[in-house]
Amino acid sequence: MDTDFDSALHEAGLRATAGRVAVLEVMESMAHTDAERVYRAVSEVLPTTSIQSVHNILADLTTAGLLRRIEPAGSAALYERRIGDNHHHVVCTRCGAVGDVDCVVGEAPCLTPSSAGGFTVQTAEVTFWGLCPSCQNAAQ
Amino acid sequence: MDTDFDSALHEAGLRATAGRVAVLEVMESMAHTDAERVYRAVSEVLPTTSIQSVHNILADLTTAGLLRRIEPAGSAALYERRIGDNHHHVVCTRCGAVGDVDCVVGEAPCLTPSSAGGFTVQTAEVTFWGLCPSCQNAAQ
DNA sequence: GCCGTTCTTTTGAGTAATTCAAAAGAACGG
DNA sequence: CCGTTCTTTTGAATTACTCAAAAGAACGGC
Repeated sequence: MDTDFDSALHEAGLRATAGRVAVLEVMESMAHTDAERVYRAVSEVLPTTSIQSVHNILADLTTAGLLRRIEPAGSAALYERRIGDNHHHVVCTRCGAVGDVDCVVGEAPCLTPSSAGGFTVQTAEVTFWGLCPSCQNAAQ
Repeated sequence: MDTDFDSALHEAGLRATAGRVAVLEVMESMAHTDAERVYRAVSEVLPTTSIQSVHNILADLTTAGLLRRIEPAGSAALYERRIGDNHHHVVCTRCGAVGDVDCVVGEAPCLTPSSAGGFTVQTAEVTFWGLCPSCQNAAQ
């Protein structure tokens, strides 16, 4: 079953190593995870790995386009497997939980700045801030 | 001339200390600066200060609503004096330069997620990524 | 104007997340 | 199967920031 990941890695120009396959595997079942949690999950199947290797692998997979990296204010960097669509995120201001937002109403035109001071804009990133369901309950 | 800042601080429930006034002063002439640059500017007028104090002051002024803090991915936290409007930012992917974006075309409706997975959304933050004028030149 | 309470800053240490670098080890094309 | 090249390991370093205790400054009341 590693073959899927092997070929994905090869197509991205990367060698199919045990560490990379293991990271891709655990990312299948985790959304918006930081390096530490990936490291703990990978350690169970590949005990010789280190947190530095995981950082290295996550960086390689991100630049190869196999993962996406987000950095919400106040959190460590988070990685997600869902790529290719430019979806957005909701972050809980209380606990830091992250959810996906498929799209914003109005879509593309919204993401055009009215004036960007001479910058050429390539992408737009939207982060919504609010309370996740369980923090809504905790706050009554 | 400190009186403006003094009363602003008092109205925010903070004491008007030399450090806080100096930070507000230098922030007038700097947009999107990190703690280190604020520290260097404040040091010239208040040599006894420390980077920790500057961090502390910036945090106090931010929670008091006198400054706004942004954390673009890949940069240290940046502070800006422009508050009260919810404007957005353009960040240069090459050099990290930051510009203000007054508003996005389409405005309010754009900033409503189509579905937020049970999160209650309070604010939306938009970050545009692209190249600043001088990096456009550097890349020809 | 002085005083005491309370808020701030200073000083120094500590932390988290990440990066860097050199040497050992694994992939893969030939 | 072998050698080159890419990866991981190991260990140290860095950046940006937070924490905490003691010294110092603001400001309201007298």
